[in-house]
Amino acid sequence: MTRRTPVGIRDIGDALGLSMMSVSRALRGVEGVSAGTRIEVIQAAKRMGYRPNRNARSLASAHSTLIGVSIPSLFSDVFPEILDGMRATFDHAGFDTLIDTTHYNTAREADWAERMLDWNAAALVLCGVDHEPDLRRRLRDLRIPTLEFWDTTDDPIDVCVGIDHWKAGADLAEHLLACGYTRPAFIGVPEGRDTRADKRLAGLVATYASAGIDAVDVRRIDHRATFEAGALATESLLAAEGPRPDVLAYLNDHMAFGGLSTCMRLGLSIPDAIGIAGFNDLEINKILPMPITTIITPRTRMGEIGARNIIARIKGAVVERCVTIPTELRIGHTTRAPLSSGGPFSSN
Amino acid sequence: MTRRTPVGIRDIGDALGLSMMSVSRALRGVEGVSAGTRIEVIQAAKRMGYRPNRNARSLASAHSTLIGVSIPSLFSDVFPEILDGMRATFDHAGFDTLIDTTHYNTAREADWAERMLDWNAAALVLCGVDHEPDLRRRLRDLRIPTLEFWDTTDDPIDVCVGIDHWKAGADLAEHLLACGYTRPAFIGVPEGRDTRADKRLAGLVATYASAGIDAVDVRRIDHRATFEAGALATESLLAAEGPRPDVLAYLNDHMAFGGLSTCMRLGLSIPDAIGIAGFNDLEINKILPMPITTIITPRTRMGEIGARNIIARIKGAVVERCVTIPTELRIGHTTRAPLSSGGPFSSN
DNA sequence: TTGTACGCGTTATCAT
DNA sequence: ATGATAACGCGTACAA
Repeated sequence: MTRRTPVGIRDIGDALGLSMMSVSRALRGVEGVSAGTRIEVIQAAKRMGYRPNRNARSLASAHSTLIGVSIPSLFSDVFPEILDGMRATFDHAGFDTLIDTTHYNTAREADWAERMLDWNAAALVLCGVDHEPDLRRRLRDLRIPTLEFWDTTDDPIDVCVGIDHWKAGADLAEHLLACGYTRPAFIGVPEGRDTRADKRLAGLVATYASAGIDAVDVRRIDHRATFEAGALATESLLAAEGPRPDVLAYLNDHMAFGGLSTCMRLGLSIPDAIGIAGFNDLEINKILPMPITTIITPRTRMGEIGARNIIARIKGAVVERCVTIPTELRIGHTTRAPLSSGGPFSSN
Repeated sequence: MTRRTPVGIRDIGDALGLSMMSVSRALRGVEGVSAGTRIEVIQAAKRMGYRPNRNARSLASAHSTLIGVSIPSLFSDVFPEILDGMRATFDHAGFDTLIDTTHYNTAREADWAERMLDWNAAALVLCGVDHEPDLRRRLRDLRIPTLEFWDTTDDPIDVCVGIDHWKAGADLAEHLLACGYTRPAFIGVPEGRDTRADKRLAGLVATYASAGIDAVDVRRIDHRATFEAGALATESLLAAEGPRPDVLAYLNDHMAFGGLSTCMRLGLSIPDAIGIAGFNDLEINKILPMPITTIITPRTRMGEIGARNIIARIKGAVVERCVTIPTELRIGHTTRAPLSSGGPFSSN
């Protein structure tokens, strides 16, 4: 087998009449070499085209610069944005990103995590806080730095950064109630697939329930959460028997836009006959003639904070175990103007 | 330092009274062990919770199961789809994906590629065929399996799979000419950033030129190729002095939808007063009330074919050096009906 | 500040 | 079919 590392630390040492250790120290930037030899070594390394063998490093030191990042899917705008926020920080700090897409399958996630451990990964980044119990235990026992992101919990595996999905759902419900919508529907994917969306739904249901409204029409479509999924689910919902919902809350803005298109095509008056709400405030919402009422989620910032914290953990620093970033309601044109908090007789 | 691999090949051998080599052979599934010992070893490995140390493996064998994949950006629908197509195949074959996002910076790409070599990567996957000359040379010299995707060339570093962007631009121009549009504009990002888009523009310009039309109004916006970028660029274009273009060709469907929104907001009649064309046939196009005329690109399939071929290369097989996948024009409602090929007097 | 001895966990090579 | 020995390239621990 032809080696791809023709020049190693030994060669530099030989060329300079130094021991391998001096070279190693100089190259890694650690204490224990005079400034002079360090410069000499670095120059020689450059001249000779030295490249470190990362596998050998990792084997010898039981450390590595590999960080494994697992996300459910690359098709969603939200995970790419979070990932991008992380990667900028990882790159800067010299870490490489080993990626996985789980497609919302926790067993696959667990298998992949083991592979990452086989690589001696410096840290693991997982989406959400719902994982295989075995994986949770194992990562804890191993004490490997682990970041859970997007969701939050009081008891993360190690550290976490995310938003409160239940509260986001509740906040949205509050707004819809204030707008006078009394027959809500939620359109999402099958239960258990996207547990964060399930939590938002739970927050919405609870809030409506505490206002005396127990009927939330839940529609689930077995499809990626796309524009098309939103359109299809909405068609089926509107074609169904029984009382029509007066407001449709979607799993995300893309599904919401699909639903919006369907409603407009059917000639439904928005937001009067029917309201529409999304989630995430995705980029498309900037250019829609009728911006969708949604919840703004801080995705890039979440990635940056998460990356910063997990790197601190790798270096052994103590960091805040759990960071919950607030979300914000964005009122668009797809929901009616809220009734004034002064009551229905206000002139607002 | 606490080791994360409490049980190694040696331990299994000790437990079974076998040498490390027999264990290694059994576990790797190579020849040289009796069926009986193999089963015994595999069971013992499972029972004892053996996990291979991948760095040690890679160091000893000068092979690894790491594949480095570099893409310009995660925000685009097209790269995630290609990547997803690849990953499915990689996963299945037992390869791990080390990812990079270049943000269209070839120098960063080259640096990252070196790091991948430091990891002893089994293969490199790069976007497009325009790279730092040094990187090209080096990968060739090293004979490391390399896949270039999305674009094509007669002379790839190693193997490539992609589409002919120049021809795609030309095909679109043919259609727009057939529709009777004579004052085309192209809306994209700064020249050199997205070299594939530059090639499509070149194909469009050449085709219009061969029809005697030399004026193509090119607008570039320094922004990610998003809905918003399309909207902003279109606003500025339509506000400009001089004759207004009668058809707008965009870098992709997202920018096109942004432009479409702007045109509709300004009350322009589409497709008569002004035509709109995109690129890629992205998912959003399925649900638009007015589907955008675009070019369908085979993204998932490209990823799968590319992954299959690069794995074959890793295994030493000979594969087609260059696969060019055809694209297809999708005629939407944002361009006028083409004049019949029979000429202007036809009753078509 | 510099150097020596050894180990990291596995695979290649050559023997039996 | 199985085993002994020697790398793989580097870092840790300790000595000088």
